[in-house]
Amino acid sequence: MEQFPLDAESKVAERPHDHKDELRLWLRLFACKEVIEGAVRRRLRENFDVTLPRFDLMSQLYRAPKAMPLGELSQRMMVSNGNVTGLVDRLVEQGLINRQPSPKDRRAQLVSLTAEGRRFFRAMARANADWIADMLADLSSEEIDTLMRLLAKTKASARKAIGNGGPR
Amino acid sequence: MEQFPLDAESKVAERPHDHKDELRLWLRLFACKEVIEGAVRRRLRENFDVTLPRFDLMSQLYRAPKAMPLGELSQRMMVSNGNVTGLVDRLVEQGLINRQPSPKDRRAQLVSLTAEGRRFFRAMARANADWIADMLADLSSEEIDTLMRLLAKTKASARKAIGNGGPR
DNA sequence: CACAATTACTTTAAGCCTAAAGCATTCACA
DNA sequence: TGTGAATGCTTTAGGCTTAAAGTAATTGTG
Repeated sequence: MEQFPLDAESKVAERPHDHKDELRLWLRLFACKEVIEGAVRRRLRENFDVTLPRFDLMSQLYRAPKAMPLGELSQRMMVSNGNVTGLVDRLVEQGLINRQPSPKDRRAQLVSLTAEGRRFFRAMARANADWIADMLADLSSEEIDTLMRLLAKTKASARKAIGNGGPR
Repeated sequence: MEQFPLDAESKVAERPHDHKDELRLWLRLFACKEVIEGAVRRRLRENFDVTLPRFDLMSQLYRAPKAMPLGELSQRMMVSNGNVTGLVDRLVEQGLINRQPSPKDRRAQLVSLTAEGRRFFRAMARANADWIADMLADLSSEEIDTLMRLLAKTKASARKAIGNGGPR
């Protein structure tokens, strides 16, 4: 109960560097993400023989109106350029995406989904949405809203502390 | 505006498998974790020249009353045995942990922090708690409580859907 | 135009991670 | 007691990831 200043004072005095609650929140957030992500990875592998990074890459291409240079892909996925090079290599080899030289810039490569890649991605995305909805089924829509809001605030707080303005 | 049944009906009719809110929540949870984890990894590397998995392993040993067999370590860290073998190799090489044959079982290896490992871990843990508290500073304690509760519920819901009873 | 800086991408070295196979050792039990 | 199953760990093959260095093409500027 908030109305006793002495409580708050003694709390601070007793535990000047107590960050337990924040630490516990971080650990719980992490654990929560581990459970869901682990299930998603396993199911993508078992049902589609695909990894999460490849799914993520295909997802970026699926949502894009045009073929995309590798640099833009690595920015959107928030991973390094070298990482994308390897992922693209493997997806091309699987026949799920195309790699073509850019007509404008001889340094650049444009990538896009093949017809099979689009079909395949649609099936995976549908299944993925079902899995997630299933895993979050016990949350009411109010709880989902509250979580959305508080997680947005959490992310903003962290970004501010890190000195990272935003996604840009 | 919620009061027009026709809207809701047509919405459902048009998009019978709409899981957008759940999907958005999952993506936000993931993004939130990425921001915090990225900062933690970078700072561990810059300030202590240590990776998150090594920090995590040392953390398990620090909290344990006794030297621990590798199998228990891999269970607690929720990673594979082979993974722990490599991490232990590297930490032994750094002089941060000890590896000794188990007196009871000639198959088993017991690991524990060295004196230097304990000192080093304490310094890292203090810094880590400060970083986390700093990143979550804009959340009130009520918001932290709410998040703790809703994330617990989220994890429980996911576990139930996966068919994973709990941490045990 | 020349050429320095920048940009787009690839390569390399090192670490993390898993599943699956392999090697001892220990256990259970006939 | 002998032996097949289980256990504890390591090894292997393959994929993801990064930072840093390298290559080729483009751009900006004098």
